Amino acid sequence: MNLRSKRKVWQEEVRREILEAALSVFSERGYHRARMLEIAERAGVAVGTLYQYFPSKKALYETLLLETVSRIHRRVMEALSSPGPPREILRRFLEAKLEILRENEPVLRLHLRELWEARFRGVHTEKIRVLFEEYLDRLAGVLSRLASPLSAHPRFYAALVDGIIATAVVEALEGRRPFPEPRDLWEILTQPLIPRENRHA
Amino acid sequence: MNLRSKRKVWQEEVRREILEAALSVFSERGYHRARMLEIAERAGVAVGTLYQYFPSKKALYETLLLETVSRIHRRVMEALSSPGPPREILRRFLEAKLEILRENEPVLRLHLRELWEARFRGVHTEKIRVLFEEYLDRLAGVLSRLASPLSAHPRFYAALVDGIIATAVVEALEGRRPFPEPRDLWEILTQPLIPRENRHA
Amino acid sequence: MNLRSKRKVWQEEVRREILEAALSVFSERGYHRARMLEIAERAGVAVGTLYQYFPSKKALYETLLLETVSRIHRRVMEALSSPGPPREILRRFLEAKLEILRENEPVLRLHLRELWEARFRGVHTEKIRVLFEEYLDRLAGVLSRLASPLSAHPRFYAALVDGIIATAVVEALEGRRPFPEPRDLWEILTQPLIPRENRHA
Amino acid sequence: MNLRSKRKVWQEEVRREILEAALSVFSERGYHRARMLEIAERAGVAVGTLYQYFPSKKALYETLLLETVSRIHRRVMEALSSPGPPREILRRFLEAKLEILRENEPVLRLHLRELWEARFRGVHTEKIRVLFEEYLDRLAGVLSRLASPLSAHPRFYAALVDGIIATAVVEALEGRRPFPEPRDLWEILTQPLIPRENRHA
DNA sequence: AATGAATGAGGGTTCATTCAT
DNA sequence: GATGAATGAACCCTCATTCAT
Repeated sequence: MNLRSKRKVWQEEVRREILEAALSVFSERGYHRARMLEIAERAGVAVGTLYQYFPSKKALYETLLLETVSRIHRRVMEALSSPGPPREILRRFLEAKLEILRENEPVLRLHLRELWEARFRGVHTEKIRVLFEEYLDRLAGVLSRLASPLSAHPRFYAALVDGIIATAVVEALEGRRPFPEPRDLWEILTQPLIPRENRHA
Repeated sequence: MNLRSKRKVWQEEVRREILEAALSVFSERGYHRARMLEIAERAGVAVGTLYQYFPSKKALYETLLLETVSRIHRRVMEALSSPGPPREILRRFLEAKLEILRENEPVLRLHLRELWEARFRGVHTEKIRVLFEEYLDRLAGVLSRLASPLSAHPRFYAALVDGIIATAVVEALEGRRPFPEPRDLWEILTQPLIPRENRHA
Repeated sequence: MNLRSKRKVWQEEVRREILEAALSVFSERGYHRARMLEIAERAGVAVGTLYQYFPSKKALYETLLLETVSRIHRRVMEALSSPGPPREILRRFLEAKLEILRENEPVLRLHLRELWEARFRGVHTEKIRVLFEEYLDRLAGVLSRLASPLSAHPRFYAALVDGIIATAVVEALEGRRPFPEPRDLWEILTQPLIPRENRHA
Repeated sequence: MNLRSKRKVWQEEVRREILEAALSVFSERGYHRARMLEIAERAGVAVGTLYQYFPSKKALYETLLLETVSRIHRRVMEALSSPGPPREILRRFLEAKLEILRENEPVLRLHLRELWEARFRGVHTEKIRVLFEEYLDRLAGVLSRLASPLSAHPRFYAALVDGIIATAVVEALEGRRPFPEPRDLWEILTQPLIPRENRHA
């Protein structure tokens, strides 16, 4: 391997290191409380190096967010695009989403925190909103292929399904409950949250 | 009314003014992007005056949050504590929660934004967490008095119910849907999000 | 005098102090080598205070330049606009220009340094260029009322006259010569720099 | 040609390339706004290479300035040292100076910009000042061999003559006038800028 | 000798907080 | 008590210089 190639490989490694450090700092502190110096220290580089790889704090943040979200997005979209009856697809989607969220906590924290912020039209989140919309639309598509009554507002139901998943995961994040299993969430999603009146009770 | 009383009334008015201004600024910009100067301007006072009423930005924020959340909390807890069968209580709870959230948007934005943040153990939110837990516990209590199968994890189900409400409201905030009606949410909560298989299909 | 008036007076004083400090620092070091901290120290205020009065280093610089140049400009334009035969006007102009340049050295240094830079289309100098052009045009107007042969290119001659004055003053700045007297410059301007051939020599 | 010689030739070429790039960048941006990276890019080398040839930005700048100025200096001194009557020498001097300044604009811009700065005892310019003084002294020598009244302060008149040339050239640089011809400047230098009174007017 | 990624001191700017009036 | 100008710590970013390859 020649010098140029080595350098490229090395650079890719440093970039990775920086993004990881940024992930840990941003997910712990949030955007405004995160300091570039701390990211640099955790990445084991000097501040200046950060700026060799990313033109600004904002750009670093956006890149990180986009890469992280995209990774999750790809997995989830894949599951949602798989062939089969809608119920099967939904099961696979649940599995994929929970698996990738469980994989590591910083990503999860950032993901949840920022997707929520994204809904308030934050400044950093244009592209992320697009991905999020795309995901909800796809999910809505699958839901609409189910039997009624979801067909009425599939996009809305998609948002609610996502909300349920997010809530369940957050509960786990706080240590109050174990990380949700796909089968448990499936149960929750296929039963009323509030049971119907027992008619002849 | 004597001088001392008048003064007190006046002070209360200024305090109110400041909190309102703070609400509008914080809900628009979030904690870090909010500037004390802007709050002062919107309140029609000088910056120094803010510090006569609140010892710091953080304290102002916490007070605001706590007052806002408490107000919502009181209404919701009232509904949850009312007598009657659990289904009735839940209906009243839904109505109360939606009504107060609809009342004004800044409170809503702040509420959603910050309650979510609160789950990530933000620095400003110890007392709010306590209220939130209290609310979820109370809600769980009502849910547990329903027929099974909720009785298994009522606290968890309470969180999920709250998550559904929050999600629905956020969808409305973004202008994608009308503000949710209690009856619609009731429908959603009492039916499976994903309909069960048609048995003999 | 009430509080508000006192404050205004005080502010004007601080502003003056800052501009003076800025003048001394900028004239000693030039724009890029000048540090805001040093300006603040010389003005006897904190860095933050500079930003209460001027939004940025650049703005401070431009204001300083513009105020300084305007002051000189006003005096010189006044002399150039006075009534009388052109030769009288030119004498008065010479006196005014030399007097104001002699008044204090920092202004002079800044003036010369920056007017020269202005000719290279510096970034800070749009308004100054306008003043400079206005001045040269006025001077050209006076020159054109003289007997030929200046009438050919009065604007060019105006530039040359200004160049002569600037050169003479700079020589003095360097301590090589005393500050030029109006009468000496008048001599220089009304005689050839290189004497004509003695015809019958 | 052996290896060592070839290397030397190559190095000389690189050095030349760097100085040319530096000339273009410095003359466009001025010392402080010029970046080493841009010089390297224009020279077609890496930043590190600059430091193989010049120990610092300052040194590169000084070398560039000195080489550029020296080149002009040599030509002008040659003309000033040529034999003949002073008027002839001055004509040749004018021709030489204008020709070399016209040759390329970057040199000209740098020359004017920096020689002016040099007068303010800039940090980069000790050696250049020496050359400048030498040139003015030589010019003064020629002027002093003319008939009176220049003999009184020939060094001062030399500075004024140089100032006139500089002013005329700058006017051309700005595109307001064509580049001055030697004969035109000669006219200007041998006539009063402000014509004497018509005696019997 | 050439490379170019890494370095980190330095400087501009912000804004919560203070305090003299 | 109210004011708002002053403060200065904190933080982002630049870029000349270094040095391992």
